Amino acid sequence: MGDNICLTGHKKEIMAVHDAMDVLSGKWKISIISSICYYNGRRFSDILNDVHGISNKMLSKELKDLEINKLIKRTVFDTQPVTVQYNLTEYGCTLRTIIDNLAHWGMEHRKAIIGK
Amino acid sequence: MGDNICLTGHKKEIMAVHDAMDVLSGKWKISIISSICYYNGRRFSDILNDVHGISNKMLSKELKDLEINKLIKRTVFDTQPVTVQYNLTEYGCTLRTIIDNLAHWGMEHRKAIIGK
DNA sequence: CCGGATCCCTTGCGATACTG
DNA sequence: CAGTATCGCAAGGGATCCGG
Repeated sequence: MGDNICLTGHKKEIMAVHDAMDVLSGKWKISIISSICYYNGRRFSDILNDVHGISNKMLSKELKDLEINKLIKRTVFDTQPVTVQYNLTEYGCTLRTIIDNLAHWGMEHRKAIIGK
Repeated sequence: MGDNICLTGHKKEIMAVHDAMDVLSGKWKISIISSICYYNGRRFSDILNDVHGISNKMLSKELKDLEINKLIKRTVFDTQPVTVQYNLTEYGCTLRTIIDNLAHWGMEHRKAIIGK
């Protein structure tokens, strides 16, 4: 019974995680964000290279999603041929901590896998 | 070529993020982990309730994946009927920071959405 | 260089029903 | 309660070609 009061409290956090994942889930989104984030602005073809295995179609679609959610912004430079740059918005930058943690965890994880 | 040295540095982090997502991606995994994490041990049907929208089939499958990756452990209690509890392994607990960050970001994100 | 359009196969995943 | 089995659609996502 005391328990249930506690339960209610946790639901809130679980839902919050769920909300976050609503925007971030998808096979590629977080990798894409990390590419843009670490390079502090990045072009389409560069991201295509950074994110191993992604197709241009998927990249195009995921970038659009992220733009709609105001996490990144798209800037077109009128060169010949056109170049396009993607940057994190201020809002997108608030993900930095999460990205860093994931990168850190990913490195440790890799060690754990190899070491075993 | 000078470029590439710089690139290499960032590639490492991007790959690390990718490695992390290898284990964590999927529509439900992170939500499941957060449920188990916040309750410090959780049963099948409880997770089914916590994670809004998941089906028993998917939950079963995702739990199996997480177990294979040593992030959670499964304990069967020989009651009538059987009860099963899922807990984070020590290794799984290293995700705590990430979960907390996501929960925090999710709450802010919700505010941002509603506020707009 | 950036990305849209099309084709087509594969997978995710929900619904439902069933077992120990 | 804690799953497994089967069905079947819809979405995911790769390959390729094309236009600005």
